[in-house]
Amino acid sequence: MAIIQVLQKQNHPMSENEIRNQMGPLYDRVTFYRSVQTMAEVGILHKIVVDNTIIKYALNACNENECKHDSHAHLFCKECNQLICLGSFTAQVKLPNGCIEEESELLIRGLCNRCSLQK
Amino acid sequence: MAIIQVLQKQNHPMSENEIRNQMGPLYDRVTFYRSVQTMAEVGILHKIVVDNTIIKYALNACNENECKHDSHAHLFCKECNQLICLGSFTAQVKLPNGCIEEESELLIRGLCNRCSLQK
DNA sequence: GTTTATTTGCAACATTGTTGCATTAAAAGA
DNA sequence: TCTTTTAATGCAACAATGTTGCAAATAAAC
Repeated sequence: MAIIQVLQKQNHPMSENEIRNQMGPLYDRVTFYRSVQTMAEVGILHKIVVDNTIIKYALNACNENECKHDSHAHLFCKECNQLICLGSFTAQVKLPNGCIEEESELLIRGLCNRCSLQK
Repeated sequence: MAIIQVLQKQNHPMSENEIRNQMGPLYDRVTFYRSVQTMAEVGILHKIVVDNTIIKYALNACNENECKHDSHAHLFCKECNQLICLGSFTAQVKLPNGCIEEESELLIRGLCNRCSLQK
């Protein structure tokens, strides 16, 4: 519950640390991992792996772009480390013969509008 | 050197474990991390993060699809855990105003041709 | 061949993620 | 409402992943 409330309040994907800082003493690491796992299975939220050290969690259908799992794009700002959901996308790639596509995700690295102005 | 040789021999992206198994007693974990980091900086190889627990390393320009960093796609087979380089791709997404794209990567999850036949 | 710089490998540590188990809280049944 | 059953919580302990310091070994420069 507390995890969902934090994510709703901030309204953008957050890392474990960011969530912990918001939760204060309520936070327990084991409970956190177990909760996000079941919530991901049930479809309440999903995990976005930017990098093996940068992992963000986002509520499904969290914003105007309908942030849900299965084939949508994210922009990761290298400057402020924020992750922005870009909604669905279309991509053109040729898969080798016989290969089957199930889901896909697109990660764009760059700068968010705030950080690009500061340069 | 040994890392490069293993990657050349297998000719597909490999995880740290897979590389270690090929290297035998030559392998040292610290040396491994330091080597892949400098080789990634110099542009000899790059790292593909499928998942926070699944990380593969691939030589740049490793196969017929010219596997190099900066904007190319990979197919991850859920069955055999192999990662296949798909080369470059084009994607259509609308970035919010002012955002700047620097690199992008597309990860497709599904089945490789061998595994899809076995179903 | 000596000096200098770089690479290596070990120990120790930090972080991330998982498992077992006893306690607590919640849901169901009487 | 009180008891029984089930599920969720939090702690300890562990495993895996990644990093840092430092001394020994190797390579490069003089």
